[in-house]
Amino acid sequence: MTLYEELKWRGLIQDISDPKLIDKLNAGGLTFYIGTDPTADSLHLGHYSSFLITRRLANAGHTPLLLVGMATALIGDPRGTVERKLSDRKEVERNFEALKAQLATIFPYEVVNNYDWVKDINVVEFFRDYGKYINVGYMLSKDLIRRQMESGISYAEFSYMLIQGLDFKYLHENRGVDLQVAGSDQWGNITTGIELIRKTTGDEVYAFTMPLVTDSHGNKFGKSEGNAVWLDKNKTSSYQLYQFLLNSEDSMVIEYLKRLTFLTKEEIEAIEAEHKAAPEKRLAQKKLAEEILNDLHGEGAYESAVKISEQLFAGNIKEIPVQDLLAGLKDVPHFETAGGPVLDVLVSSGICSSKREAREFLSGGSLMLNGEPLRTMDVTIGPDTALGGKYVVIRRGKKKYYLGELV
RNA sequence: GGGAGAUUUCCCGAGUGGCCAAAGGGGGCAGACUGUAAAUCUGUUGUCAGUUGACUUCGGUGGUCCGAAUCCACCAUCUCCCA
Repeated sequence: MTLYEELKWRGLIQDISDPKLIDKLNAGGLTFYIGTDPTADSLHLGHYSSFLITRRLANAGHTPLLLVGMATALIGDPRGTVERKLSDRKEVERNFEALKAQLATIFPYEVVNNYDWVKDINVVEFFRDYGKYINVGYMLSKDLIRRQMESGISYAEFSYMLIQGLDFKYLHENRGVDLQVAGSDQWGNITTGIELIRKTTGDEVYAFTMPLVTDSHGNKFGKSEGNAVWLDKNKTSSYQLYQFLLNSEDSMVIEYLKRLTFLTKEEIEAIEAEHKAAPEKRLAQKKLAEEILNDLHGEGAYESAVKISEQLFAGNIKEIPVQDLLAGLKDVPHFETAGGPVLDVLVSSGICSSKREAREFLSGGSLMLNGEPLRTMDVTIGPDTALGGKYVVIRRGKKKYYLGELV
């Protein structure tokens, strides 16, 4: 299998700027870049899925550059819905440092920052060297721009694609970059760069985009309870990541294995066969979780996440020695409480958003206290109800656990 | 610069003086069924209050009125049309 064939098989090719790129990919030796904006202090699972391409291409003899774009983050990319609010400068700087450090641990390649070359461009130069080459009609025809026009788009966000095009040009001229890789939502921005380079230098550069990873409804992959699944284990614990992956849909999990792991075609096909035969065993989900947890959180993270899950889902919380329980629950959300009526504890711990909701859960039988159903509100949390006189384990719904410590 | 229109609860979107905490859909959360899956069905989704009660909310500020999301004034933002 050639590199291109493999990428295709893994579902990593959405659009390709020119068929000539196929041979170049297979030949190796390209310098390419993939970018993101520092809009948060950690990458999430969606980033992981696209940035993995750096390792795949590096293994095939290409050289990756990672662009973390402070300049673009300060402007804001059009979402196609409503205008973003401007990000705070200090925060963008902090995010940049955080992402740079995080990337170093997962994708060990050089990180570049477009602020370094964008910050000194003055307005006149900007319009003469870049603005002159991009036709407004062309910009207006981009899907995201068109959609955002309906609710209003500022000149700043409208210009975002110019900065991104400028980045490609800069990296091409100064770092020998001939290829840009990105998620399919970036297609418009990328082709702008290709145009710009062709018009200003006559050079031919390439790009391909990868489909976004989604669930079976087409929703972006990597959201759990409305929050992103972060790569930083302080933001998303091994246990949470494991739970997220274990719950992958049957109909999508094979696709995820292809995209998110380095398992070979043969290995994945073997897993697929077993998975189809007995989906309830969740072999594919477990394998997916194992691969990703070991890669992101280090060896051992998978085993410990499995152990915690087994303990919790066995449900016999009271029989587990307190020490083991604490070790097992170190990854679930914690809270401290002075004790008191359950209703108050539920709200102050953030398990329920209001007393109203707490009553709702109570009457619906959705809550478990130390492994036992909690059905009435006249329970008081205190040393008597706590395990070992100190800890309470509360479960909300089928699988959300919280550990409380009496203080 | 001039004119017309819009701004509603997480999102979309009804609501033009009391019967509005505000229709409907989406999403979220929870329950049933399952395999900690999908699909389906049910409940719930401003806050507080052990029922019917109270309080806060409909871009912002200030008015009119017994009473306003609904009327008036000014401000802000966006859309469209003319220049």
